[in-house]
Amino acid sequence: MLKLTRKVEYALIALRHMQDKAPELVSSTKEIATQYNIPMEILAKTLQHLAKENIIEPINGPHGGYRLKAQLDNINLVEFFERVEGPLGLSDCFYDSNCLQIDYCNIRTPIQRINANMINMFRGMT
Amino acid sequence: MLKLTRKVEYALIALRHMQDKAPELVSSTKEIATQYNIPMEILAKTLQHLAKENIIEPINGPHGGYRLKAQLDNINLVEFFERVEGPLGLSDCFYDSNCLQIDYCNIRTPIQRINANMINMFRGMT
DNA sequence: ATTATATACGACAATAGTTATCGGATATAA
DNA sequence: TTATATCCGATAACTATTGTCGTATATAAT
Repeated sequence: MLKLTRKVEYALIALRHMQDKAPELVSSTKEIATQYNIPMEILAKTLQHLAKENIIEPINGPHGGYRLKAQLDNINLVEFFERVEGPLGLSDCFYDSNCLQIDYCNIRTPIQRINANMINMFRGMT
Repeated sequence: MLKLTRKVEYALIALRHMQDKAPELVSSTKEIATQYNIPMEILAKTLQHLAKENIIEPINGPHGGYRLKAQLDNINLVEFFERVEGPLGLSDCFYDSNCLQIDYCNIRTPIQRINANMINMFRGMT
């Protein structure tokens, strides 16, 4: 419960890796996958996704790879999580009301409060 | 990602339900299950678990059920989550170091910081 | 004693979400 | 032309969560 997915972890690893280089240098999927022991195909998809989100920039062809495009300091954790994994929330009922309990639920309001606190906290971190 | 499990939700619903009654009154599994549309067998297990954790007290036999045993205000959310679901953390690597990345991981420390913030936040809520 | 109603609990089945693999396409530097 | 890279849909495997079943035990009421 309350775990990050590997996809998010791989994305964070890759971004941090790029951030540790000079901004114009590129990092290939293979390079990152081998260095951090990540299955290459999965990392590839994750990076493609980050590219679509305009967080990194792809360079095709030999000696290609990716480099940072966005200023990472400007992306808070809520935004990042949602761009990688979709909507964020302790319960689905905040953005999708397909729940058997919803009509009688006695914990909706309290959980919403807890949820708001969590979101706020993540929003404060980049 | 970052969702509560149903088990936790069911537990919270049940506890809240009991809290809304006079403390000496009992609530049966069936009563709660029907009122909130929860599969009875699952709720039964959840309540048995809460009883083992000394959070509620079981009353056997006809007209039996459960009633609150612990003072809920004294149980913070971290404690509660862990008593229902086991160890809490954004990554497993904080309490179980079986991870392919662990030797080269470049995000362990930052995630640990984020994790600490989250835990602290939940610890402040009852 | 018997019956009805409740909890207790292990074993197992179904489901859903996550994680990983496969096959083939396109881009480009050398 | 070749080698190396990204791109991307389809699908398979895995895992954790969620739900079911069968049976045992406790106890109040009749």
